[in-house]
Formats: sequence, structure tokens, C-alpha cells
Amino acid sequence: MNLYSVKQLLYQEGQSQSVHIKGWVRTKRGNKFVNFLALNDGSCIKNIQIVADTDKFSEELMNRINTGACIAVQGSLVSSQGKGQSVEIHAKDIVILGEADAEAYPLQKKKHTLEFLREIAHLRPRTNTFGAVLRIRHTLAFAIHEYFNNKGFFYLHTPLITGSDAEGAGQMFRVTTLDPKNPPLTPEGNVDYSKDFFGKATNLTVSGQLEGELGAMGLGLVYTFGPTFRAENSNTSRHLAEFWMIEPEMAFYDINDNMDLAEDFIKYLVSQALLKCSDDLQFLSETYDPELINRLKNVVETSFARVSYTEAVEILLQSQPYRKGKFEYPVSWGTDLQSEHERYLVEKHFQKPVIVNNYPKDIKAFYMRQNEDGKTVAAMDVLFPQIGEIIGGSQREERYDKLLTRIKEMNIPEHELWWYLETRQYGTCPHAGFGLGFERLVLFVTGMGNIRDVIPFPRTPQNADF
RNA sequence: UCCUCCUUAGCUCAGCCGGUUAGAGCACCUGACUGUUAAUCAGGGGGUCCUUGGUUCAAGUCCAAGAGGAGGAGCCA
Repeated sequence: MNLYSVKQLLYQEGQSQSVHIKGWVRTKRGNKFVNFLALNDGSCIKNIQIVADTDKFSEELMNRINTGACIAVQGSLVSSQGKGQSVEIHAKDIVILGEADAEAYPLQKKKHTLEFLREIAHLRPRTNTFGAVLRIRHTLAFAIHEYFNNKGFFYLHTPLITGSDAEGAGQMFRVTTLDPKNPPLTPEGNVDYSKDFFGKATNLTVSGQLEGELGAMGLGLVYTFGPTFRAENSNTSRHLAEFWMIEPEMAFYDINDNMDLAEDFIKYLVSQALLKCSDDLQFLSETYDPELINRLKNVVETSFARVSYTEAVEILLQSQPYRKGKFEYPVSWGTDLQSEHERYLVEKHFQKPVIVNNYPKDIKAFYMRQNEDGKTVAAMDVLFPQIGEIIGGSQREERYDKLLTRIKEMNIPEHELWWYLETRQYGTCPHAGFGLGFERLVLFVTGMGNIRDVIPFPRTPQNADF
């Protein structure tokens, strides 16, 4: 197929050649003698200008080509006589592949609010903003695989359907094939899940971590990258019911190795976006956030601050907002840091990404490794400006007795985790890992304000359209 | 789930202290214009003022409930 993309035509050498291109019309301008079509095919943020002389094309044809129409153009690539572009296509033949009724087509050649575009998510990939965001999203996803592959990690596919509700990361979506109107019942009158498809109650996964650990204790270095589901009734600009998560898990890493990897990993991803998506970032910067590119460069160039939870609490207790009573929530050792506290540490005190580590054990998950002080665990959270927690991770408890004691203390159903406990009985090893929320990364890199605008078709409470 | 705010033309919004025929910009249609850059200029069409109920001589405007949306909080990635 002798078809060019807009990107190829704009960035290649040589002109006056015959070219064939297909795409969607963004705007049409013109007069009695000539029409200009701005054509975009998604290959890059830029359009290519199609010049159509009115004596070559019928008025009837030109009237059917409006904003949104899909067309195929045969013509020659020439230097532009106009100012806004270096090259353009002088059209010899135009075929309409799909019309778009100008009166009814919702996307206009003007700015739309992001809220409106969410209501027409089936059409928003055709906008500059979503083209840019989705190309950046792709670049980041690709860079994740590249990074881990170069470091000798193996991509491990963990299950999406889980029979365990002990993953401990939130409310789950039930998976069942039972008839909701007339389910089989146990003698006690409860739903009898032994009659269900898997012979037990099953849910969509909230984390692949526990299975990731099983993989790491055999393959050494693994990572997962897949969809994750949380049935929390969270209505915020930072939460989705279906999102993508990256969870590396490394045998023989301790908490410090874990923090080093997390920092290096994020810096690599951001630098890849800067390198490969400069046009898209430039557009987002001009349109939404002039500080975007500086903020990204800053993350790549400066080393992240690292403080223990205990130090973080001391910083907060000595802070201006604390002393003046500006914090809504109290600060004291043993309670979790609130959004306002995290934001103070990142945006005011350190003014760069911060890794907080060694949290009190009572506010963290059962699988985190207990420190020698008996009070804290080897946990770490990476906090970013504007979006808050982007990574949560820890060194895992590899000592069987300590792990089992913790499971009992926290009333976690031990029998559901027999396989997890067995890895600590046979050839256990120190290991660590973390989880990165992919959409939160895309949110940071694109500078978008709402997580629903960095995934093509967002799933949130009360919304599963498209 | 909690708190606050919003809902008027296809889109973005104005609409005063409740008052007579509800406005603007953009989009769309028609016309003008020899190369435009979200083209420009002139004219035209376009309304379930979110829904239901209430107060009032009179409701887009006031009150109540509901629906939808946004921001913040909680939970977390």
C-alpha cells in the first residue's frame, strides 16, 4: 500500500513527489478559487494542509467535506506558498471515505471543555488533546517494557480473576455465572458459591503482587503490567474503578534497592516521554500548563528526597501550617499522612518528589517486612507534586514466623494464603517490590488534571459507557 | 460515602431586586472575498431555561425533592 502518514510527509526530505494520504478533516477554509483542508491522521499532533483548487473539484464534492469527514487524497507534496507550514499537498484527486454532517457532528473547530469530551468519549480520540495524551500513554507503556527488558526482568502475567479476597487492597468486583434472580442456596440460606463456575467465590484482582512474589522467587526479577479493579466508591480526579498497574517484584532486593529502582524507573519513563513526545508535550504545555515541560525536566534531573516516616512527622510538627493550625487533620506519630501533609512535604518543604519510608506497622499491609525496632515496617511511598502517591511498595516479610504472626494479628484468613506462606517455608529469600499506578504516571507526564482524561474509556462509579 | 458549587441554543456562557417578545460569542446555513492558518466580513435559522412539586397576580430567577456534572475530602495506585 503506497500510503503515507502525515508524520512521514512532514519530517521526510524531498518534495514534488506523488503522494497518497488518508485522514480526518479538522478545518476547511477558502474562497471562490481555492480550498484549504487541514488533515490529521493521528500519526502526530500536526496536520498537513491539502490545497484544492475549485476548478479541479466540484462544489458538490467540496460541500460534503466538512470538519470530521474522512477523506483520501492523491496529490503532490510541494513547498507551501503560505506561512503556517513548510510543505503542503496539492490535490489531484479526493475521495470521501466518510462524511460528517456539519450540523450534527459534535466536535467543532474550537475548544471544547474536557467535561464535554468525556460525554463523547467515542469521538474524543480525534481531538488534539486526546491524540497527544494517547500517544504519550503509548510511549510510556512501551518504555516500561523496554526498561524492564533491558534490566533482565521477565514480564509475568498474573491472573485477573482471583479466588482470594485477602489481597487487602480494597473492595472487589464479584465474578460469577450464577443466575442473579435465582442463585443456588446453602442450607443456611446463603448463596452457594460451590455451584459457581470456579466452585468458589471469585473476584477481579485488586493487585497482582502476591502472585508476582511467587514469580520472583523463581525467576528472580519480574514485573506485571495489567488491568486492576477496585470497587471503591471513589469519586475523585485520581481514582478509577479499572486502571492499569505496574508491579515489579525483585528477589534479593532490600528496601533501599527498591527505592533506587523506583526512582531510576520513573526518571527513565519521564525522559523517554521528553525525548519521543516533544511535539505532543509542547501542545499540552501551550494549551493547559506552561510549567509542564520544566516540571518533567526537574523530575529527571534532581534526586528525590528520602525521609523516614518519623522524620516526615517531625518536619510536619515544625511546619508553619501546623503551628498556625492550618492543617485540617492532626499530625502525630502513628497516624497516616493525609493528602494535605503529603502535599506540604512535596510542594512546600522539599519542592521535589519525596520517598517516605519506614512507616508504622499498624497502618500498613500484613506482608511488609518488620523492622528491628518492632514498631515500623520497610514500606515506601513515592509522593509526586500535584498527584500525590504515585508508587507504593515495600520490602516483603520473608520470615515465616513473623509473617504468620502478623496474619493472625490482623485477622487475615490464613487458609486462603497457604500458598503464599509456603514460599516462606521452602527456600525463602529477602525480596521487595512496588506498584506504580499507570494512569497516575500518565496524569503527571501529560499535566492533565483528571485521571478520566488519560485513559481512553474510563470506568468510574455510575459510568461504564462506551 | 461526606462537604461545596454548577445545570439557560450544537458548544462556551450572560441574564440585576421575581415583571411583559430569554441574549452574546463560537458552530451551522446563505452571500461576499485570488493563498487561508480556530481565515475574515454581512445576513439568517436555531430554546422542554435538567426533572417534578411548591410559593406568588407573575418563576430562567425564590423554596423542596430527585437526576446529572465538577472541585475538595476519605479510601488508595
